[in-house]
Amino acid sequence: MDSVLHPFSRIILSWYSAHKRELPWRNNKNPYSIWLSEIILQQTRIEQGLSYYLKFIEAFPTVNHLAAAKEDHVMQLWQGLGYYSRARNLHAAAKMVVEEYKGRFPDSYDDLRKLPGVGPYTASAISSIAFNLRHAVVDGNVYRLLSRYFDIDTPIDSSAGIREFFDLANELIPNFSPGDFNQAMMDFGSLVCKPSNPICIDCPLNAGCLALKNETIASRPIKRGKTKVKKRYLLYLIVKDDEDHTLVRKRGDKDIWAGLYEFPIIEFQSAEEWLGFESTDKYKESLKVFQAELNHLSNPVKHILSHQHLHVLFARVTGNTKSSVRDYERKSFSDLAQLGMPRVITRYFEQS
DNA sequence: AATTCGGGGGG
DNA sequence: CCCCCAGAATT
Repeated sequence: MDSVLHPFSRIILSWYSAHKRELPWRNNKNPYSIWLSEIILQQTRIEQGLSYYLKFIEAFPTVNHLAAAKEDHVMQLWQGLGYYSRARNLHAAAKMVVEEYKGRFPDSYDDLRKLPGVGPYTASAISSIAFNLRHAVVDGNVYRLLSRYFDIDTPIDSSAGIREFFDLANELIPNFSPGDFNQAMMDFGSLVCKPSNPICIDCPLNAGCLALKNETIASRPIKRGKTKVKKRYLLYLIVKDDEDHTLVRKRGDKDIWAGLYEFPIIEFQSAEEWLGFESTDKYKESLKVFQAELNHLSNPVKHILSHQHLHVLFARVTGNTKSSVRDYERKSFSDLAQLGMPRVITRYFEQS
């Protein structure tokens, strides 16, 4: 059916059979574990996601376990991994698989695509690896590998580029073992055709690599990019009462850290206002609300996100948590470990 | 078509 | 300091 296998595809598959990495989700073709690994690995290195995968498989061996879990439990296990909408979508998708597909994963690209958090990449990965369907994945590795081998200068973050690389990958993918081909592309991109210092000298594709021939390796792939970063100035009030309890609140959907818990927070509009917080009305008002007084102030902390640079102060205040404040939950400090909290907060406690 | 969503690692 | 990472959803 598919005419001749492109030399590129033949070499990639051959390389993979000799060099594929042993990874826990490659032990079987269970769509649940494939799906879980793919969600965790979105924009995430394998070394960073691996321990999370193992935690989740242990806590939730099947999609039924995951669907039955409390959202706070899912968020707590996801704590520290970032892009927290993945965790909420993961949970929602598990419920959908249980309720709409009776606990059996959908086995077509289109139905997989309907699951929250499953986009073109993830639907291709699951359908090819678990169900042997011919859908090519196009992730960062594939963009880099194809843009170099074929020396393509179309920006990968343009709609023309997305289309071009999608079409190319779907021409190259064989009818047999499409899942192996997809994983081969990614392993090869991460181990050989690396972003910096690719191993061209020993690369089995070097004879046909056009970017190597044209000396454009270092400038492939082309990206328009440019992310502008916003600075934000924050103060957390860590209230502590005479029974060692505190107040936390679950963050809403419209901002960073959706679904995570945090202490009462005050945001300032400038560095000056932030550093002089003690004379601001919003700070004084908050002290009144929590019937609190300042006990200890942390050093300023800088916390870097992709699109925001956060400047954070932690104020330990002694106050009253019993007269319940709207939207806040009263917790003992030892119970905070059960909640997912932003890394900047957990790190503060680790270091103090 | 652009922006926004984390956190860590490498050069 | 920059870029990148098994991308997706929203605006």
